[in-house]
Amino acid sequence: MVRFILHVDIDCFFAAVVLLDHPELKNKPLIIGPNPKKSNNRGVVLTCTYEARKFGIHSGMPVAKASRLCPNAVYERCDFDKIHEASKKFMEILQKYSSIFQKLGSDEAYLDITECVKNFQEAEKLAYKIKDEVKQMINITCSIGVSFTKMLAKIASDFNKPDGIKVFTYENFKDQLSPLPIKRIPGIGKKSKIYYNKKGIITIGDIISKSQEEIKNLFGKNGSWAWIIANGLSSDTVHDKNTFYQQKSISKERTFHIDVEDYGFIIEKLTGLNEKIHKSLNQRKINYKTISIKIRFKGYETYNRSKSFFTPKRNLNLALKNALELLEEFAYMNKPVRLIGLKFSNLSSEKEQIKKIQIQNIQKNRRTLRDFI
DNA sequence: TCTGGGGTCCTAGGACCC
DNA sequence: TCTGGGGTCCTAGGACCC
Repeated sequence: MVRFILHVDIDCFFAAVVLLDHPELKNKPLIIGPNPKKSNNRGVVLTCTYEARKFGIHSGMPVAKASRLCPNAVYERCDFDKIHEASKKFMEILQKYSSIFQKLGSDEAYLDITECVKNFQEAEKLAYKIKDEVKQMINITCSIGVSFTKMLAKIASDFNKPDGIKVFTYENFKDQLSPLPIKRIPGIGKKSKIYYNKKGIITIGDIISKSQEEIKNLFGKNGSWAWIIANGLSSDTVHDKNTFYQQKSISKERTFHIDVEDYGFIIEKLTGLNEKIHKSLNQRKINYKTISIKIRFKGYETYNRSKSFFTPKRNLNLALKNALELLEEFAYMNKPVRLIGLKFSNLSSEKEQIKKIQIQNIQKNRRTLRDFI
């Protein structure tokens, strides 16, 4: 079946929101993240403008490195309330164009517009209309990919960034994709890229030119997935906004400004993280079965420790007691600590739990009945 | 060079059960 | 005495995404 899917992605979202309040910074290399002079050289770039990208700066880069690449860059923190507000407006605009809408993070979304257009010309026209409305309503530019699978639409939106539109049709997509490096396939990152390159796969064209069997033998499940995307065969649908989504984990972690050796301080931080997470868990009536701590020492040496309960729990003091027990293993190492984190997983909402117990009871009754017969 | 914070998914070994 | 095969759960680590 022919499908028309859009992937809409705001250009340098956090930086764009900061520029709304600071128009004087337009056309300057702007970095959203901690100022290395004030943060003891710690922290990373959240995002940056295209002027900063010209210097080789990108999100995730340590600010210490960014400041060497571009000593004159401007650093700004972002206001998360304003980010949230802009994101909400953006999503509202998109949803006017199709009810089959899937949000991805705060600044991008998929739209299935199969019901609204007849061909790719019309789909492209609609993409321009959306882009114009976003610009008009929130004064922010976005890039849009138009294609017939979600993954192709996503690759396309990256093609003419910033403020661009790209259409991959059934006829042109292989020619368009072939010269692109394989890292452009979502899911192929730094490590996979090196592995693929070692085996002679450099471009998406190198994947397309081989059979699925060949790629699968070389790269396993991940390779098979990449092959399906590159050949335009992925069939994943745009999730309806009503689709039930169950979050898998909730976590919080903090990197200290300086490495810490005082375990009293670390316990205090862990207690704080636990309280914050439980506040949110209580509001949403979510229980957990697994609790994990994460500890990172000076030198980036990182460990996770976890334990699971038999039944779902939500108990502040019990969680803290278990977290501290998990921490004990590390307490006597006398190594400076860089980060402490706390995570709850194996989540279940109370409603679901009741349903689960009901199903179990039905099954138990059936079994009893069967044994009886 | 120095590496945030919030997530998801995958792999792999071991325990345990049938 | 030596030890199958499948399934599920737990734990730890790692890649990747925004």
